[in-house]
Amino acid sequence: MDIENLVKRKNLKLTTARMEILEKLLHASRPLCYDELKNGISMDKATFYRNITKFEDKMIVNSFESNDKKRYFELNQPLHAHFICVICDKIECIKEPLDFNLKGYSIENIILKGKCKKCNQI
Amino acid sequence: MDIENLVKRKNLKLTTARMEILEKLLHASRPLCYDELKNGISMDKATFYRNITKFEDKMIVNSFESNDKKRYFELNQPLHAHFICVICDKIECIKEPLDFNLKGYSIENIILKGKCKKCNQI
DNA sequence: AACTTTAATGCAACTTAGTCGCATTAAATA
DNA sequence: TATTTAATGCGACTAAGTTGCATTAAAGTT
Ligand SMILES: [Mn+2]
Ligand SMILES: [Mn+2]
Ligand SMILES: [Zn+2]
Ligand SMILES: [Zn+2]
Repeated sequence: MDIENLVKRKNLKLTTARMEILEKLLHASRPLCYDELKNGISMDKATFYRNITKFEDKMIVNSFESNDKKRYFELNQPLHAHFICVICDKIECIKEPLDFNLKGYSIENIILKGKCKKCNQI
Repeated sequence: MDIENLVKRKNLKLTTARMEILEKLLHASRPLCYDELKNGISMDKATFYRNITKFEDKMIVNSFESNDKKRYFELNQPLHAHFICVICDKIECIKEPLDFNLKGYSIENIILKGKCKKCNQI
């Protein structure tokens, strides 16, 4: 995936701040929050949130809130659920397709909370 | 359901603050946040949150976070999903049983976000 | 390459849901 | 009624996220 085109196609200026955020998200295997993303990137907190909000508006990124009251971000992908463990707070992307047949609704985000495989068998 | 017994069975003191919170939740048809619950009840914010946390520990109440970054509370009930509309912010309890077979996980909370029936057809 | 326009940035101040310490009060038990 | 212990109110605090504003940098134009 080409970050440069991703940004320009949406009529956003290509800044180093934006490159840094998207580069990190591209190489992540799970959603990340500001605290995790800020390490090694240089921009101000306000800049980060303004950019991430713009990414969400332009459908480049999506997010959800976790147990710790922080927002977690990932590059937009086909809809899949996120599992948040109430014991160890780990966040997992769930690959298995879960189909809810809720007629009339359109679903954009699925969050499941509970005990993950590891914590469940303790 | 008898609130008095609900509280005493969990070895909690029966205070008017606790009665008021639980009475309101008992008569609600959807989860409520502090702002909604505080109307007509007299206790301090700190007291409210300390009580609601205790109720959660004792499995009398469960909660989740909505779009507006507030926690929403309801009396503990058989597991069911909550749908949060990203357009109108309405929160609905989903009656339809959604069964997905995520082996190994135990699921305690299901949150779906998207467009509700009404907002979806606009 | 310099010039212009416009959007992006940094900084500091702010907002707000929720938390905490501590002195006071009320519930349970004897 | 007296004693114990948990619950309450109050004010100060925390921390994620937001906003206003002056400055800077990206993209387009000459
Ligand atoms: Mn994911
Ligand atoms: Mn419900
Ligand atoms: Zn876990
Ligand atoms: Zn709606």
